[in-house]
Amino acid sequence: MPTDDIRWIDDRGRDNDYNPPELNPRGIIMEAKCPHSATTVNCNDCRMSALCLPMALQADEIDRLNRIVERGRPLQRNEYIYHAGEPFKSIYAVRSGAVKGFTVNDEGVEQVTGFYLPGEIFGMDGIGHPNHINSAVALETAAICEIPFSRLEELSTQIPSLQRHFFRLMSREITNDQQLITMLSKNSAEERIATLLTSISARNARRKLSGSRFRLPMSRADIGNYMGLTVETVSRVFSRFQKQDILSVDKKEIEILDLDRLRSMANT
Amino acid sequence: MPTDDIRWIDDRGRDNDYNPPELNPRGIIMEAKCPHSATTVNCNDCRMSALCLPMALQADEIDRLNRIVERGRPLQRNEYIYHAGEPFKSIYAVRSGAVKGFTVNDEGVEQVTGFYLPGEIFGMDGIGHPNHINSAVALETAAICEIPFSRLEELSTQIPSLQRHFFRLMSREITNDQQLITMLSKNSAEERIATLLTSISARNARRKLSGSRFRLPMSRADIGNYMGLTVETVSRVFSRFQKQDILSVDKKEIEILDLDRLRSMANT
DNA sequence: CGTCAGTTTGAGCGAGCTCAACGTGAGTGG
DNA sequence: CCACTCACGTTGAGCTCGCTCAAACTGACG
Repeated sequence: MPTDDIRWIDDRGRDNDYNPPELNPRGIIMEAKCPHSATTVNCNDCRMSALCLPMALQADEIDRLNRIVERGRPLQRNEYIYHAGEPFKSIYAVRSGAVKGFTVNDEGVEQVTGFYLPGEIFGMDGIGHPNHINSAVALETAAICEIPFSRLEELSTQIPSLQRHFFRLMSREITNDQQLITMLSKNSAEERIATLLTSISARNARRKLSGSRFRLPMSRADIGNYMGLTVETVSRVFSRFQKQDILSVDKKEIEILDLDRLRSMANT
Repeated sequence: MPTDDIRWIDDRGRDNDYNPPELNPRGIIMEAKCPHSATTVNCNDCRMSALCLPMALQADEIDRLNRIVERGRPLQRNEYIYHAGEPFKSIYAVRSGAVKGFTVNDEGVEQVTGFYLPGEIFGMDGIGHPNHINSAVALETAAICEIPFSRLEELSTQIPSLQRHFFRLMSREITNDQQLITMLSKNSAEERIATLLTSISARNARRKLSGSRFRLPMSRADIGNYMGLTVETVSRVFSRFQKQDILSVDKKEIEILDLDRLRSMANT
């Protein structure tokens, strides 16, 4: 089993020409290149097409997919994409920003089930059920593509490679979850954090962003929740990694100084 | 979210007429009713048809499914159904006995990913990959139906309800795994064991077997591995439950004396 | 300037782990 | 038939990692 095909590493990617959004001196995202723009984008010219559903498709098929995709306005931090209990209608793709998936149990305790970065698909939890099981919120300003599931299902029966790709996505979700299960039952706090960081690093690299310097879109609390740790433990592990010159941490800005060491801790 | 739709409780079930195998005085399973018999069974008269893939199908469709199902000889304890790394060709259904699914990581450490009882489908981990990610072994003498995936995929494009049912199965696998993840990151040893026992109880009840008296097909080590606990902790929890008159334990024979209490511990 | 959410750091505790010894029953070979 | 082995399970003693509780810090925002 390839060890780097773990939960958060989706090797759907091929090369693409994604570049970080350009900022003007005041840090405001410029209109023309805004990665959250809703109206100008379709699947054909989307920067994520090589990572997303279109990667399985031919030009004319992408066009058919494109016609069923709905693109809403950009979402702000903490806006919901869907709530648990809502009727399940669609699955979603992240075009920009970051999304957190989570469940809330009867006692109101939250469990983070995944973080989704650009080019990744989420919302598949609802497929087997009338309503969504999970909820999903934007962790930061985000552009999301909505793909009505019934129409995708229909299209799948017509485009076998889409059906196959979709089976593959769901299966990958299963094996990913199982690898998280392994981690939660066997790995130490340091191993868990190391695994999360190498994962995010690899996913960024796949989007042609830096794999060694990036901004974590989620809070320490979310990380801890996801990895089965308390906030305090997450914070302590970050501090320890910094003392050991593995990381340089400044709030959410992370620089990986020793990726090899991080990888070898993550490897289990 | 319905709290009893958890990992191991597959509510695929409708009523069926399953009864325990009849034993002659020496405990040898009688030929005519042997639940492991390979040759005499097809999907139409299989006792598990109401729990298994056929539940989504009409009579003529079951017939078409039946024609692609392969039934081998019964497997003995510890025999593999498939090994990790083998080419992925089929998914499987348990007709009788019990199966353990697990991964082995680079260091040779095993992680149990699931237990499968009669009427349940396994092997879906391989779908997105050329080779199997997990391995699967029989925990006791077991009869297994093999369903070649490429033919099932083909049949799915022709029978929409089968495609939908199959999506549903995979999605359920995802939400089930996510509930296990929640348990592993938040629940105590007692809560975990309570959850496992109520699950097996419910699954037995669905097969019209006793939900209060049953034999665990797996070892303490397997339970511990699956639940992220050591053997010693599992054993101690069983002892504690027995002292509290929640269970009566005799090796693998379990009698649940206070299902309500067990359920309330499992509820999280 | 105060407030508030998020983060960091310290001190102490406890659930579950490790290590070790012993018990039990099924299988095997003499 | 017994003696032996071996896998599996139980129980005890002590330790440790991560949790809990508490306090203080930081930066964003009104």
